Amino acid sequence: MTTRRRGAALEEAILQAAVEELTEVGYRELTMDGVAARAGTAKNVIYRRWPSRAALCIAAYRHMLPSGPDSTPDTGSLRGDALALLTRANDRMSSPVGRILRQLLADIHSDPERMRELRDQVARAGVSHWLTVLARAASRGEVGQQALTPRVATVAVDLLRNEYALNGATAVSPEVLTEIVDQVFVPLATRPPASSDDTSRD
Amino acid sequence: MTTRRRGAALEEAILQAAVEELTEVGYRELTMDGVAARAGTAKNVIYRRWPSRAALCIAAYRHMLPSGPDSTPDTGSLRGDALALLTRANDRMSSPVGRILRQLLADIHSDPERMRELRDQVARAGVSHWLTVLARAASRGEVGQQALTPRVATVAVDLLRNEYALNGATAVSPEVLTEIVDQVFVPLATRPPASSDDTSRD
DNA sequence: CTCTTAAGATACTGCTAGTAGCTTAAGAGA
DNA sequence: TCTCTTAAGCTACTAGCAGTATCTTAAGAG
Repeated sequence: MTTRRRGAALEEAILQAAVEELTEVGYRELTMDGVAARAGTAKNVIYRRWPSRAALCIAAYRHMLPSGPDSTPDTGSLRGDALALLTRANDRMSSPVGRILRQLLADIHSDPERMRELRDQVARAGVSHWLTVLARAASRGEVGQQALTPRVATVAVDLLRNEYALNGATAVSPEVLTEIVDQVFVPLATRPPASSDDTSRD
Repeated sequence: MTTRRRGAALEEAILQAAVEELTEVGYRELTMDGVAARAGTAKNVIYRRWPSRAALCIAAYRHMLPSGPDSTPDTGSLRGDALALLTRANDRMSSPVGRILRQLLADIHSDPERMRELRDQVARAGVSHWLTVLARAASRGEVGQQALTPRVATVAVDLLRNEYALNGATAVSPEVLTEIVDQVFVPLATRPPASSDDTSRD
């Protein structure tokens, strides 16, 4: 073995090895020895770059994320847009990337710093998309002002996330997605402004 | 040390020790040696009763559960009942018992059998209470038929659970609870039956 | 050509789950 | 009261993994 990688090339190889281990065995079963072996290097080389297994895995997770920003769907109806957005969210959460993210979130309670980083990525999972979709529907007269709150905007994704919290790894069925959209999101958004009702508070 | 416990008495002592360790250091930091030491016994005695650390902790979790069934609140208004139910759910989830349950759920992906047992306990976290409350409100004319679905009935608890999935351990504030009730649950339930709207599907 | 840096190899500590085997007390039956 | 079976208690062990330390040697800059 005469060639010896250095710097960025080596770092890239390690991250790539970590990504492969993550997708194959998951976060929990990933070992530093395993990553080192797969990358053709040694553990201490990894520890020179990342302080811990968790840190390495988070870096690898970021490394496997798709890059480009995505567009907001525009199907012409609130229901269509909502279904499109929710389906996209479901696809993400049920992908290997989503699986790994959930494992990371479940395991990183120790480190509140990293915890926050990761959580933000999930928490505002495209809130802006939902607000855009709602605003467009409002301009069409489809929805009223009461729908333009973060709570209502994210209610569908929040419920989807709850499904994953309950089910574990398995993907959520399209039926559940339409149920969430038709029984919760659309009714909430298209609810006519309350006239003789006192549901408005601070 | 002349006295030597046996059978049920010893089992009780071990479970009690495990409960204490769980509440003090949590599931993740609990060690079998720690439990054995606290119970004044040895590890293999524990392993004669439970096959693994996870099994012991689940048994201990069950052992610390409150027993009696609880009543359905009846404040006279849907909003009041919902707030009462949601506050109760929040108290449970933020209690030591809730904290431990979440740790267990996060850590037991390996064992789908035990996974299911535990999950059921969370999943239908008092659905019947919510349906009762909704039925009463319906009989008062406060809500329409569209609200009497499991999805709508559990929407508040589902959103609460989502808060915990995002935040980790910290308790959810009362403000968030009222937000969920006032912006989502009550509007959904009290939504007047759609006249020229096609949001009803199977 | 030399000198600094970091990669590579290996061996180590420390911790924990789970196992093994022996010794001895508990308690039941005679 | 004696005896015999069962299981508690004790101690030592294996195996696996995170993280550390040390030493040798290749890369690459000047």
